[in-house]
Parts: sequence; structure tokens; C-alpha cells
Amino acid sequence: MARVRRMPRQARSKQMYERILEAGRSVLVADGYDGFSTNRVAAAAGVSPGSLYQYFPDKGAILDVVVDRYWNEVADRVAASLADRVRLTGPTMVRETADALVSALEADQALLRVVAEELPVSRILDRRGLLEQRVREVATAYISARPDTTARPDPATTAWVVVLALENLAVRWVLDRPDISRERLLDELVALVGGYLATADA
Amino acid sequence: MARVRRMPRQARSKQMYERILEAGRSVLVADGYDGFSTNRVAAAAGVSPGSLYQYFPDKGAILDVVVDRYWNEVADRVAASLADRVRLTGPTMVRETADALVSALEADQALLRVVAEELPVSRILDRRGLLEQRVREVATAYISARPDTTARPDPATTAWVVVLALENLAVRWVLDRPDISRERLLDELVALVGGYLATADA
Amino acid sequence: MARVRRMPRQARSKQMYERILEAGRSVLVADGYDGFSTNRVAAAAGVSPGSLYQYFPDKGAILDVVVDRYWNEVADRVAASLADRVRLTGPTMVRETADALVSALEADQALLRVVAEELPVSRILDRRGLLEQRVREVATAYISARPDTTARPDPATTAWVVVLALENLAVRWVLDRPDISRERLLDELVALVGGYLATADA
Amino acid sequence: MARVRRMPRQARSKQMYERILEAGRSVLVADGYDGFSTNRVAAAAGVSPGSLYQYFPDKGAILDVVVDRYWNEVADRVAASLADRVRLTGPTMVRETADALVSALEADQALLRVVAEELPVSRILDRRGLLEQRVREVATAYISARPDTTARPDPATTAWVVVLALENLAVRWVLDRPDISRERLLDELVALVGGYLATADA
DNA sequence: TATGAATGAGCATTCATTCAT
DNA sequence: CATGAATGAATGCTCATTCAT
Repeated sequence: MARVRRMPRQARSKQMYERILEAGRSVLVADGYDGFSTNRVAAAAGVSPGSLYQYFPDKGAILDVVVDRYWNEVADRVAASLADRVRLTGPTMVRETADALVSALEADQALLRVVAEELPVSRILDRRGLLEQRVREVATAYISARPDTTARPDPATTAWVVVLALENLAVRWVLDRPDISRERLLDELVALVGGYLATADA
Repeated sequence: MARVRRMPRQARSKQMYERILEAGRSVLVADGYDGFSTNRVAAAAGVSPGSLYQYFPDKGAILDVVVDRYWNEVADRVAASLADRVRLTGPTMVRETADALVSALEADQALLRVVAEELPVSRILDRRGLLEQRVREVATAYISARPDTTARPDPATTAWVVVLALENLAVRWVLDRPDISRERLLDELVALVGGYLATADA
Repeated sequence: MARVRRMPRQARSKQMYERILEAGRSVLVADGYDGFSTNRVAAAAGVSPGSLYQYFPDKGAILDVVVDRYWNEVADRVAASLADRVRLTGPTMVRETADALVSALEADQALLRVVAEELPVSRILDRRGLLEQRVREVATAYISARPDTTARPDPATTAWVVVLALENLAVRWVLDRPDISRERLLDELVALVGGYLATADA
Repeated sequence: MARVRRMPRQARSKQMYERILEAGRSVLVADGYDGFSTNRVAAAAGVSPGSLYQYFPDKGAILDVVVDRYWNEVADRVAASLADRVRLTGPTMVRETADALVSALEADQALLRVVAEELPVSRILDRRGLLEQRVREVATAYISARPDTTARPDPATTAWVVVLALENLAVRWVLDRPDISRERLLDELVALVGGYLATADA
């Protein structure tokens, strides 16, 4: 019972916050969404359950931040890549963006699996939505700025199609590892997007 | 199918099994994944919680079958549509297939929402995979049979791309209802798939 | 810890219900209001905490029934006494009623202590109120029926005064055990009520 | 008593002590007994929770002092009134005392409600007892000094009866606000006490 | 076979208290 | 002195599962 323990210095504010998030992340990866319990997170963080509540209002908030961070990491990498390539012509840009996306998703596959597959999407829709929207806006702007880039009539719709298709195919490729090489995948994505943009309505 | 009527013991079992599944489906729609409890399902089925375990090994198994059935319903409709159109030419076939898919997804939006958004996807991946595989096989066969249909090198890969892209875009369109008309959506999907198939690698 | 135990037959519906109430009663007496926890009640009942919730919607409901029962026991005894003595004349009736009340309160002093002293009155006001109202109604009726019994102008007010004064003095006498004999107490109560009823406003 | 003024370190302590009590009082009124938590009190006092423990040994002690003070305020007013009226004759004195009591209770109804209804009475019995004892002593002295005032045999018992009856009826009248005017209440109390004092044992 | 009462580990959260600073 | 981060036992309650009937 008297599990007395001192933990006097390691735990301070910022460090605790990060520690909890880190623990949350690993619990999420290890135990999945259903196993993501406050007690488990506290234990993984080497912290008392009560301490969680000094940094987060409730369990969901921890989850939210973990997920937020994840998608933001992904978004940052892809957005950076997109920014770097603003002046590339279509096919090359698509290929490099797709490459960046796949790399970003591959960086933490374990977490991607949980975050993309196991989370009640309701919990993350708004958050993933933010990423998609961010990318979509960049894409829309890009397309709008180069009307000659595409035969598609509506930039917003075009961006919606391209972003969702790329995202989904990249995620599924990373998670399902179909018998398709990475180069092959990129070729297909380039063909998919390139062909789409070049196609006018019948 | 066969309208069961008086069939002393088998029927009783059959009835129970169906009753439980039906209850599971409606609990899933009404209470979501987090509200999907055995007690709730038992109550909805008008059955004792203990009885559930005579037909299913555990809670997850009920969920699995409910989800299985859902995706099979969708698959059946799309596959039927695909079969009907085996002799249509590319663009028309794509459009009608996409149309069939969207219609199938629209048929039970409430369930689609839970099944596609709220379920820990790990639970359904294999199941949804079944649908995708089924469709993919048909698509692969179709493409293989008409090498002239496409400039893409590998039929299996091509099918993987097309099926996932279509599925995902259709699901998201139904669930997110972006500001894109149904006709517009179908036009985009036709352009996406058509452009893709027509594009050779650089 | 592993307090494993089978409890196959003793626990059935009515018995469980009573067992829980009994346990609730004794936990209330032993640990007071603040110690009245579901886990404690369950342990005292030799029952799992989950089982409580098959018989009561929540902790408060157990408490309510325990308290209800207590006041009803008291009320029943007093009311019975009152009914028996409808035709007695004033002083005798008051004395015997007070006697009945004191006896009823003495019957379970330990519980009286908690119920009358330790319960957030908000929790029991309505319930104790019921007792008081019940008695008050009888008293009001009695007084109204014999206008000559009293010099007090308003029967309802008179009943309010008499019932509260008697109740409170009896409770305090039982709980505080002042240096006053039981006979002395009854004499005082008779004098209090008798004098009051006989007194006209100035 | 001695009006403290500038006393470098003592004063600082004094301030904290008062600040905490004040905060405790307002938390008690605002959040009730169940909401009376150390954290809440500390926050209300603009003080860290740890600081509480420099002035009070534990949570209960804060509560005790708050309640003590309350009953002392009430007692002070009533006692003052009683002292002023030492030479009044019976009925008038009773009426004015009752009036003072009701006024004193009405002064802070919100706190009275918590203190009289919501507190586990065990917590306050001794404290409220102090008030009662104080008043009882005065009353006993008064009655003893005027044996002709009453037909009751034992002054201490008489005082016990009178004080408890008055106190309880006044508290209940203030808190329950029955359909009895204040004048009516005072008339009844005068009749109750007057009649009682005038009544000899049978 | 079907029942449903009973289970009990588990959950998210609170809060009185401590103690290094 | 005063702080306030940290504690961790304890709370009320849920629910998948079992098993005697």
C-alpha cells in the first residue's frame, strides 16, 4: 500500500506535459484506442493519475493533442515540400509531393495505423480535416494560379479530388503494403493526377 | 430469404441469430461504436445477454458480422452493376459503376457513417478489404481482358488504384457532402479514372 | 484480496435487495454519511459493486430507501399510537403519543443519530417532510374536529408548532440524553403542548 | 477583541487566517457542503492549497471555525437582546427574544441553510450546542431568579425545553417559510412558551 | 436451450494532503 | 512563510462475460 515514492525533480511543468503526451502516444500505439486509458497513460508516464489532470482537462484532450501533433507533423512536411516546389512543373511536383507524403506517413507507421485506422473518426475528423483543408487550400491556389495546368473546370473540386485521392492511396499503401513498389506507386500517382488534370469533360 | 415459418428448433436459432444481428445493427446506428454494448444489443433483441454467447463468441464477433454484411450489401450492388455493364465501353462503364457505388453508399448513410467513421478501423479493415478485393478482382479481370483499355502497365496495380480512389472519394462525398453536385462528382470520377487509364508512364 | 467466493443461492432478487439495504443501513451507522460509499456497501453486503446497480439506480437511491424506511417505521408506530388514542382526551393523548414517539426513536438510536444528525438535510428533507406532513395532517384533523380542544386560532399552524416541537424535543432527548428522566420529559411535553393549546392570544 | 493594527508578521498571519475563513464561508454558501473542498477554498482565498495547512490542521478545522463563528454571531445577537430585556416581564420578553432570534437567523439565510440543513450535523452539534448552552444558561438563570415566573418544577429542564423548542421552530420557520406570518409565528411562540411556563404538572 | 442475476476488473476523475523549493 | 506541483487512494459506476438454474 504505502507505495511511497519521491519523484522530485524530473517532473516539472513542461517536462510533465511532454512526458504525458509521449506516454499517451506510446499507449496509443501499444494498446490501441480501446486500451487508451488514463491509468495506463499515467503508468506509462511514470506519473500518478491525478497528475494528468493538471495538464489536461480530461482523457480526450490528451488524445486530441497526440493526434493533432501527428497530423501536424505530416502536414508540415508535406506543406514544406509543396512550398519548395512551387515552381516545378506539374508531373515533377506531383511526384515529389507524393513522395514527401509517403515519407511523412512512413515516419511513424505504428502511430499512423492507430490514428488512421483505429480512431473513431468522429474524434479526429475535425483534426484530420484541418490537414486536408490546409493542403486543399494550397492546391486550390496552385491550380487557380495556373489555369493552363488543368482541363478541369472547378479548382476547388479538383483540389478536393486530388488531395483525397493522394492521401488515401498513400495511407493505404503505407499501411497495407500491397505488392507495389514505391517507385511504381509514385508513377501511378503521377499518372492518376496528371491524367485527371489533363482530362476535359466529355 | 426463404420466409421462415414454424421450424421448431433450427428456426428458433436462426431467428435468434438474425434478431441479434438486426439489434446489433440498430444499436450501432443509434448509439454509435462507443454505445455498442452487449447489454444494449441484448435488450434491443429482446434477448438475455447470456443468449448472445450462444451465437457469438464475444461482442466483437457481432460487430464483425454486422459490418461484414454491410460491406457485402454494398459490394453486391456494385458488383451487380459491374456485371451488367461488362460490355459497356470505358467512360460509360466507369460512370455507371461510380453511380452504383454512390447509390449503394447512400442507401444506409446512418450505418455508413458509423461503419466508415466511427469504427476502430482495425475492426473493419479486413472486412472492408473483402469488398475491395472482390471489386478489385473484377476490375483486374476486366482490365486484363482489354489490354487496349489502358496505358497502365500492371492490371493489378491499376485496379488497386482505381478501386481505392473511387471508393474513398465516393464515401467521403456521401459522408462529408462537400459542395459538389452528384453529376459533378461523377464527371470528376470519370475524368480521374479515364485520365489515369489513358496515361502512360513518362 | 482474492476474496473469491461463490454465492450461488443466497442471493436472489428480494433477498439481494434486502441485503443491500441492510448493508447500507449498517454502513451508514458504522461509517457515517461521508463513509457511505458504494464499495463499502457492496463489501458489507458481501456482494460485488456491480450488483448494487441491479437493484438501485445509484448510490443516492440506496440511501433514500434506508432513510425512507427509517422514518416510515417511526411514522408507523406513532401513527398507530395516534389512531389507537383518537378518543382519549387531550393530556393523555399527548402523553401517550409522545411516549410512542420517544419509543420509536429509541428503537434504533444509532441510525437515528446518522439520519437525524449526519445526513445533509437536503437529502432527507422531502422524506422527513413526508413524515412530518403525515403527522401534521392527522394532528390538524384532530384539532379541527375538536375546536374546543384549543384556544389557538389556526389548526394548521397549531399542528405545525406542536409536531415540530414534539419531534425535535424527542429527537434531541434521545440523542443528547440530557439529565432529564423519561417521565420528566413526558411531563414537560404534556405541559408544553397542553399549555400551548390552552393559551389564547393576548 | 483588541483591534489589531500593524504588527508586521502577526498581522500577515492574521490576514491569511481571516482570508481563508472568509473564503471558506463563501465557498460553503456558494457550493454547499459537498462542494466545500480545500482547493476551492484556497482558490477563493487567492491562496495556495498548501498555505491552508499553515493555519488549519485540516479541512474540517476550517469548517468548524466557520460554523462556530456563525452560531456565535447568532448567539451574540440573541444574548444581547436577552440582556437588554432582563427586566421585561415574561410574555414581552419571550416575544422580543423570539423576534431577535428570528432576525438573527434571517440575517444570513444562505449560510443558515447550509449550516442547519446541509452539514452533517455531527460536525456542528457540539458547536450549535455551544449556542444552546449559552442561551440555556441565561435562560436557566433567568428562570431560577424568578421562581414565580413558572409553574414548572425544574429550571434547567424548563430552559432546555424552551430553548430547543424556540430555536427549532425559528430555524424551520426561516428555512421552510411555511404559510405563517411572522407576527403569527411570534404569537404562537409566546403562547407556546407562556402556556408551558404557566402549566403545572397534573 | 435460454436465462438473467451476479460478477469484478476496470474506468475516468477528484481532492485532502505533502513537501521540495 | 508561502508555494503549488504532485500525489495516490478512493470514488461512483459500467459492462463483457459466466454459470446455476
